[in-house]
Amino acid sequence: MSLQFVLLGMLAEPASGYDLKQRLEKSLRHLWAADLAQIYPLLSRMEHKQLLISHMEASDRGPPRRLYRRTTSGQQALIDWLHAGPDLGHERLSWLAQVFFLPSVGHAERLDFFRQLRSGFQQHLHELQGIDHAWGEEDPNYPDQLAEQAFYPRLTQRLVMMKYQTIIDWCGECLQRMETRKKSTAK
Amino acid sequence: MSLQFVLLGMLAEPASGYDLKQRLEKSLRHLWAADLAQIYPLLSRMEHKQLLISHMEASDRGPPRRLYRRTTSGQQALIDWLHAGPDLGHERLSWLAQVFFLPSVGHAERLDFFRQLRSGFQQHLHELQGIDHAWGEEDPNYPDQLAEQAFYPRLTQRLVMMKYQTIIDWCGECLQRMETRKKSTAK
DNA sequence: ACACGCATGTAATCGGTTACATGATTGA
DNA sequence: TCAATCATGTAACCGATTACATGCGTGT
Repeated sequence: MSLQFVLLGMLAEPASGYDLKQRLEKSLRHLWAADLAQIYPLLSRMEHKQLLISHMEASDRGPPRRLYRRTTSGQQALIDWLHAGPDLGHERLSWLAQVFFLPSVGHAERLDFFRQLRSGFQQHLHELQGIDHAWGEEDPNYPDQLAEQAFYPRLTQRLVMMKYQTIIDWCGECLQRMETRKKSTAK
Repeated sequence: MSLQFVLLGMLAEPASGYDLKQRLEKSLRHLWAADLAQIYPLLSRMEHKQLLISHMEASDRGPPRRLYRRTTSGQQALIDWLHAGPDLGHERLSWLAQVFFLPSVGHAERLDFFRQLRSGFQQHLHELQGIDHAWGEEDPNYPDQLAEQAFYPRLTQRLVMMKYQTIIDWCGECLQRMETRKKSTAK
């Protein structure tokens, strides 16, 4: 149900489904993924519920675009969602479930598993650090004197980076503990 | 698709759907949630695919139980899943998306939002710390000399705790930054 | 002529949630 | 007798993914 609110949130400016997809890719990629095949029907259902209204507009390059904007009731729905407080829920991380059952494979494969995991998250982290650094170069007010519309996205970005770092640290810790265990059984 | 592998992983010992649900609640609750209404049909589909076989057995208390056990091909499917390496994928955290759009509500509501978030995760963390502590009391080998079947679950538990702590720290940081900003605009 | 980016959609399927239906056994 | 726990399932629905279908406009 949350994609609905994400779209409402991004519709501060009128936009087409295609636009929204691109904004998702740019600013929320590590936060909320969505495919066009999910976005288009959802936008049309939201218009039905009168959270949005649309009109067609010619494009300067390409076929005509359907531009959506929020209605007042759409704006209200967004505010209600935020007023309702944090929407917690179960996380499901396949790779963490895999760790749970890792004793089913050999020792070398287990070490490999953690090394792959760590390098995957290191790559993600570097990418995000690059974006963050670029933001800092662009804007002398970065980060604490940013306008609010840029400040809160930056906070989310920061948490994602912190979580990746936590996972990387944990992988290192796991590898170390596993090696220590290996040595002590060898004795 | 991962619930399938979680069930395969938990079927080291034969078990009924009801058993599996209870094991999930006990050991993986913060890691993988699943409802009986999802488990029962999935088990039956897995038997169709010959990953499992079942037989009915009388229960000492209650109606008869359908006990499942892994087939060799089920065992192999589990191992293949682990050999394939970490199964990463997009996380979708509604509450983090909410932070992104927090400028749509007033300052007081934003502070409230972070306080609610922090106290929610503090509660989760305390719960997990309690479990961890109880494990330590029970077993003198805890944590590093544990048997493997207990050691890896413990590693997953530890990551979840570390992540909760990261979120709690971040909430504190956000609250501080927000207050600093508020002061500097008041000047 | 062809590839690429722009642009909108539908259909099939899968994974997960909520609600409903049924019934046995045990202990207060 | 009544509630709680044990135990298995179905049906309806929602959210997300994958694959498919269509067609405009621009630059090579």
